[in-house]
Amino acid sequence: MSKGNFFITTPIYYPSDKLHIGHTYCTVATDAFARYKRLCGYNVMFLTGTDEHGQKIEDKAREAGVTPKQFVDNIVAGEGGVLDLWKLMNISNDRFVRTTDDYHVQSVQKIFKKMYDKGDIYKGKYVGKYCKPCESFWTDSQLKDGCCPDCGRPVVDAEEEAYFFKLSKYADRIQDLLENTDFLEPRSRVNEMVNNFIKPGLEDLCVSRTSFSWGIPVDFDPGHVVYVWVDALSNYITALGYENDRYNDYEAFWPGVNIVGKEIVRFHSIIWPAMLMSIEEPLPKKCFGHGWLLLDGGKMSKSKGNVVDPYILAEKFGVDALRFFLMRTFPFGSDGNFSNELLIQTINTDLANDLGNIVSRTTAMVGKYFGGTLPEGCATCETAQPFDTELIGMATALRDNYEYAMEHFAPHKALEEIFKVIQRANKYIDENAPWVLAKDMDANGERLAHVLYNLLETTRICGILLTPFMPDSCAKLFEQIGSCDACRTWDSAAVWGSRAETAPVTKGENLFPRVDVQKAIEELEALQAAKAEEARRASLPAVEIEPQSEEFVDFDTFCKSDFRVVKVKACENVKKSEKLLKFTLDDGTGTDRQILSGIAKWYKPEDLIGKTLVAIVNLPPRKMMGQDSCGMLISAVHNEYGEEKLNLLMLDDAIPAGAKLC
RNA sequence: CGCGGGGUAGAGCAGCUGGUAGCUCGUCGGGCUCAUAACCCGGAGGUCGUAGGUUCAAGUCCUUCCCCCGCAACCA
Repeated sequence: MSKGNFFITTPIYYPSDKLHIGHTYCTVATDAFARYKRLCGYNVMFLTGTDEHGQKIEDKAREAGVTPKQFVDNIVAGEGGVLDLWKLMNISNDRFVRTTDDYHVQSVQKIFKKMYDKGDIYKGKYVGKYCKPCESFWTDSQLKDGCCPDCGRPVVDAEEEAYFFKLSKYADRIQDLLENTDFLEPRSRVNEMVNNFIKPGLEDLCVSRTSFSWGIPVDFDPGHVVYVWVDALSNYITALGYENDRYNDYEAFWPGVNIVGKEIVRFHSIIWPAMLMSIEEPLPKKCFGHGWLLLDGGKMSKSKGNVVDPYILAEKFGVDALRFFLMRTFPFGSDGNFSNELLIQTINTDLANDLGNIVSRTTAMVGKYFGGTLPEGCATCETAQPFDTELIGMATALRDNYEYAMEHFAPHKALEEIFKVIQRANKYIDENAPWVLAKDMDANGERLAHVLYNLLETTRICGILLTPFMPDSCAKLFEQIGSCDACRTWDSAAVWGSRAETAPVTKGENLFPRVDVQKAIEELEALQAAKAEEARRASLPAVEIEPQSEEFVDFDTFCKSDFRVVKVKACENVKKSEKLLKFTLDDGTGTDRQILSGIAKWYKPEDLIGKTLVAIVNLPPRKMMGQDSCGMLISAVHNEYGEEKLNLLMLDDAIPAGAKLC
């Protein structure tokens, strides 16, 4: 029954921040491949996970005032975290590995020891630049103007004891692997790797550190923790049970396929194979480096503040529409320009106008002309038309074309093939004009039934092949067109006429509603702006106060300031001024005092009448907007999330006007 | 000469091994009414960044130059 085992992975993501559309892109793609393989009849193991160690997470946790484990637990398993996102996106991973899992830690220690025992790991000195205040090591290329990229302070030369992996030992074998096999795809990445890293000579790789502690301890040398790559890359085999008792799938599933982003191709096509060579295990079947989603032609990043939030898009347009868009629009091996307009356009053109509409037209006609059930014998027709054979030919050949594209990691091409058929089907309706046939059912009923049957078959086949991309929507589609379980299979996708002639058809809800472009864009932008603002505020301190003065003021000078309690008799806005309020105050002298104060942003005049405030009364009078201001009202000021806040000092109303403060 | 990617109709993109330049949106005109104002047909619009070369034939191979973008030890 099963065609065999198939293992596919995403990278394990670094949970120092919430995941964004780029991570989603990679995971959705891998999910589509996994579902496709399952559809074909493979026993699939689909692995994803998180890479949770390292200095950055240690630092972030300290900033947040929690332990590193608490920090990653929140981002991975917390609300709106990694697990939630994959659940939302309908990701069908069979396993989720966290590098903080016990079994992974154990296995990594054994792998490290294995490499060490073999003589591939040796102790040496890690030389770099050190920033004392940050307690961080940096490489020359990481420095900004020769200073620490974090705090901007000068760095010093420093060295640290570390273990190194003899990458150079495997350089020849790696070069051969890259150049003479199809291990690494797309092919264009091969040159990049060979020219950039192998030809100049592979440097040995630092694989342990002592300058931070959030990592897997080197068990035979306390003080050292395993530094990223041995830790992270090993996940692909530890999660199968390599060197641990938690799982027992290594024999059955390794080697597999690693889907990765282009920026980490280097690690997956050089370091990872070298590690496997060192521990003498089989190399991965394939490393595919996909492109990036760009924003306005540039890369998206937290620092640019242009990160696209997958939650917003999925909630607004539907998970399947988003999944589909990501796979259909961008050639998988190259970069693509993401935009909201493009997303909506794709949904409208492909899903609403083409696919959704053809299902809608077909099911409506079956209902209208045949009460929802086509007659027996409708699958065959004695008077076959040229367009019949063309449509049937395309639909029947579709599965093989699709398979070819999928096997070459070109989901965008697979989807293109499907939509060619769907477009042909829309044309087929026009060619046959079923509404004309329906005018004389006695003469044309048989022909009409056949036309509709052909349409149902076409959509059935397309539905099967779309399932890996849009699982939920395709299930609904099958319900509407009366496609039983047996005719949703991979095998049936290549057999025209699999559908039972009299299976019931129901016109259901619109599968993919059209999106109002203008409206949606406006709403999206508002939502994204709100989220960005929220994020900006969250990154600022809740309360910020001005530092205290370090200068002393002598007592006599202080005593010269005459602070008095005043009562607000009248208060109004100053014409043409946005900031000023004009106060008429009772200062206890019997003569009204007028003060202007720039606090209109915080107070409405009518709210202040009758209040008991504090003013300094012996400041020299000053003209503001042409009016005299005699003194100054006293307020307390501070910053809240970067925004200036002001509160007038208000006293107990029992205190009489004119009372002196001292 | 650090490495890599890219410069193709108004916009956004396809075009592996060379042989009449395609797709989506937009635009103009026509058709249809089963359908989610959708669907179908047709038109206009490109000297395929530049300058050379190879070839019977180049967007597609080679070379020059110009412009944009990414990468350079942990951002998919």
